[in-house]
Amino acid sequence: MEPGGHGRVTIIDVAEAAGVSKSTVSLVLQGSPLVRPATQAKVRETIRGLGYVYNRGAANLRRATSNVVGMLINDLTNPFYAELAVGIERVFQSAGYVPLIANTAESVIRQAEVLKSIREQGVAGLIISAARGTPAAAIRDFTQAGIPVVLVMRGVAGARAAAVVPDNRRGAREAVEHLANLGHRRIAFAGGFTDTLVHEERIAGYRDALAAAGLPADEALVIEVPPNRDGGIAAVPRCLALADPPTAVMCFNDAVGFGVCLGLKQRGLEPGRDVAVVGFDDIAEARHATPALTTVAVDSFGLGARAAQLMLRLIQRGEPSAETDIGAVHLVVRDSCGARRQSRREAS
Amino acid sequence: MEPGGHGRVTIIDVAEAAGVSKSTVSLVLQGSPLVRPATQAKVRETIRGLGYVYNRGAANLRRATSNVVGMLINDLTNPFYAELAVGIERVFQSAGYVPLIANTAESVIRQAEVLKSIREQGVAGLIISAARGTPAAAIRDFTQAGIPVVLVMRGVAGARAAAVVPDNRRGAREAVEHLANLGHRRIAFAGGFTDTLVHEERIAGYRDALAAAGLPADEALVIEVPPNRDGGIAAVPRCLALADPPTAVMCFNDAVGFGVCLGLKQRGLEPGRDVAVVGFDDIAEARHATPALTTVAVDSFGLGARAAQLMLRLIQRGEPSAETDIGAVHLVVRDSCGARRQSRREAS
DNA sequence: CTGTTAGCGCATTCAC
DNA sequence: GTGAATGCGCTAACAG
Repeated sequence: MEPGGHGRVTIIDVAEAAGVSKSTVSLVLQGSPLVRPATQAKVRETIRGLGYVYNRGAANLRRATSNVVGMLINDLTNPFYAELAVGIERVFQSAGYVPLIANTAESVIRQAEVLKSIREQGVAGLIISAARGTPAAAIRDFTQAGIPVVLVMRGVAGARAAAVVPDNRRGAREAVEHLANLGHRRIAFAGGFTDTLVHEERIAGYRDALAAAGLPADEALVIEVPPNRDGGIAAVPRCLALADPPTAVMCFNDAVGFGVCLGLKQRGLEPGRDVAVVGFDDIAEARHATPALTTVAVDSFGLGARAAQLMLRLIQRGEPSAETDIGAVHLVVRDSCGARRQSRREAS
Repeated sequence: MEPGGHGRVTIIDVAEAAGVSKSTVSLVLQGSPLVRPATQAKVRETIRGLGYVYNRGAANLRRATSNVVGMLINDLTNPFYAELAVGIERVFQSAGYVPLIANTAESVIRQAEVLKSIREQGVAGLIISAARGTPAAAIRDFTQAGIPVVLVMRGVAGARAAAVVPDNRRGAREAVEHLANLGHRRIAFAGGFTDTLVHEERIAGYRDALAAAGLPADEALVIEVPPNRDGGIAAVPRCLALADPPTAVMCFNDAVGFGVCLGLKQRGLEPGRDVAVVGFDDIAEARHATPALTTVAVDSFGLGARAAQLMLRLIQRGEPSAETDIGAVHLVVRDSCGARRQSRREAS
């Protein structure tokens, strides 16, 4: 009811109005059991009556801790990262932390500015999907100051920080298992440069699944082509030239997958019907071009949530600077090649 | 180089190390011209050497002002609102303000929690794309405390606050002018309930354009049908029944537009070729269904930027609580009916 | 031009 | 259980 004018109502005003001391009010605010219920009720009443609002800035200053965490996203305009952000945010919200979200628009310069600003705000932690080309030094600034950092989705070369990234191996394995369950027995792997970690992981998952399904690992079925559309197109004739051609192709990414679909059509084959095509949803655009393409997508919400949970743990354990602690997130197979082949176990 | 242990380096440490007083350091930090350049350089040097970081929390406490502004978005997962958010954020960033972005996921409960939290952080202002069903009281809390509020994209019934919303009249006018420039002389307006403000605005823009193009305002061309797909379908026979049927239809929204396209096809007419169809991009889904449909879309980046600029003005002028100050944002015509008719001025 | 003094709103020992 | 002092890191007046 009190208009309050412009002189902000403080804890002291509340104390006076309630006829107690400041510290009592402070204890009530923190839900301490050391205050008699009657007093507590009276204090809460006055707080409401006076329209008092807690000043977290002052509290943080005094306690030398903060309830805000920095959260940098390389591109909020990209729905994938927007979802990632929302997944992270939700966890923080319900844990009582306030995320300071910022979009760096894939610019290291913008990112540097924002990092500085974030640092000045005195955040309890930093969770970041880094812009391309981020220097490890940017991260080191934080870890050296004892502020925990979690890298999400994207790693930073040379940075020693916790990271939550997709589990490529598992994603590839599940996709290939899916194909095997549909009855495919000749499954190729197409695309990707053999000297990259990501490719290595995905190939490993592919082999895991073959082994688990009791299928032979025919090296002829691993087609090395560039990880783009043209690579996919080029992979098709090489598959078809084999003595025993594959009935399904696991592609390095959706661009390759799109290429494979195109290549199949050129040969008069229908992707999804004659040959099942699966690809990791890295580009997230090519997939729209071909409904016949099944994709393996990162569960962005889940990844964000995992990252946020890791962050909370780091903050609460007060670890100064986490070692490379990989929290893997598994992928989701978005099917569209469906029940093409008969399931091997019909009535299971 | 100094590890700093865990005892944060403060302005005092800097002062001592540089052999000056705290206030001198403070002045340097604020870029005051009252400090001799030599001293300034020395201070900056020690700041860097000691790895000092400015504590904005303490500063804000002292000055009783803040450089952070609250920014609530009803659905960050929706690309439209994500762009809106980015547009807002960009302006704040470059003005030295830090936006505290939060996603309310269209939940008034979540929103209430976030608003409380935001309020405790002591923001300088609040810019909000409110969740559906937001009570005016939620906004009043802020304005009463002298914190400026800007409503963006979505208004809040009963709230007295600045608002930045699309300029429906101008959007309709530009779309119809576009049609007139393409050579159309019989342009209908289809859909919408006559008792809503939005409809009134769009009809007004339609009439503005007709008048400007010197075309007669034939009331028979205003087709009153419900603002949905079925309404659009129903509008077609009514148009065709006219003595002098229209060659173009301005629709209330894209759902109506989609309906009109369907209706035309049922009659063997090709939308976009035989009859130009334009619709406001309210639903933003129907449009994908018909490439022949030209849409009038809100420029989300621009809208966000306008809203942020208004916010900055309110903060800097220190206005306690702004009246309903509408910052209109114009719309963007996304053409797809193209140069159907001959331009009246061929070589202009 | 630079140093001194006094709080901003709150949390935290300690006594009472 | 409650109250009285003390300072978090910084800025804002003045005094030199």
